[in-house]
Amino acid sequence: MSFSVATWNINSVRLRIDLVRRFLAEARPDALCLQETKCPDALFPENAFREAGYPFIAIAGEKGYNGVAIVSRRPLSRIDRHLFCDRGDCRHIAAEMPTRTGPVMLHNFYVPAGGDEPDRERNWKFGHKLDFIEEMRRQAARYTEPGSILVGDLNIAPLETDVWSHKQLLKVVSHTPVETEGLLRLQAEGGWVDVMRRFVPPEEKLFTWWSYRSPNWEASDRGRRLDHVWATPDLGARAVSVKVLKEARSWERPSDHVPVIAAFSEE
DNA sequence: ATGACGGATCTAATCCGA
Repeated sequence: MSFSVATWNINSVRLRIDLVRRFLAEARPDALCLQETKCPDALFPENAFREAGYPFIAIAGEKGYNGVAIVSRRPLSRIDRHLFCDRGDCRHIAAEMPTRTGPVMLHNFYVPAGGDEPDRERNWKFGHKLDFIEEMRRQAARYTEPGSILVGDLNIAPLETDVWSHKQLLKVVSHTPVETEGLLRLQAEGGWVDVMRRFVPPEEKLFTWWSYRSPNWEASDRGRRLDHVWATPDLGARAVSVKVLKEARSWERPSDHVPVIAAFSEE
């Protein structure tokens, strides 16, 4: 017996609700964490999720931008939102889900993209991103109680093999040293297990995002690993599989991110 | 060589993503 958790930056949950339906029908994760829903709570397509067998829903959405959601086949409790950088944008939601080995706390994050220029003096968005990561690190105690899973679009590709060209991306937002070092520090200090890298060794390239701007994205394969699944050590030791659903990037009118599904033993 | 695209919005031109 195992339970599974998926994460997917959907880039508009309403526009792509049919893709979400397809994914849920095929992958059947116990919980799906969505980012960039771009949907106010009152307009969230709850019926579609209920019909798909995901009646337990936690949402934090706003009009046009950002937005996170957790939909689940299992009851959700202790639903909680944390605000970052004294802003009201919707970039975090948490909920507890039961498993046979005890409750699991899911934290779903959408870290700011950070804009174009990797310089906080000239680009406030980059400063916002660094401050967000720093606030996650400072508040680690809120996320790292045993039985926790942290997923989401962290918008940073920390390892050299998390991008198509380490050298060419060192000055590109998402892979600059100040970002990758910040994220790895947060990961190390929190004692997090990088669950994806337990199954795909760090020597191998691994991506979850391919730009819309590349017409031949599959052939050129200039991707990045921006989406992550982390677990506290107790759950990290229970991880049994990870799948990056690359084929979803070829679906009709796709998101530029693909789903990641992680399964954990609950024996 | 990142941006050649794509989404949302005060439906038209602009902001945003990464």
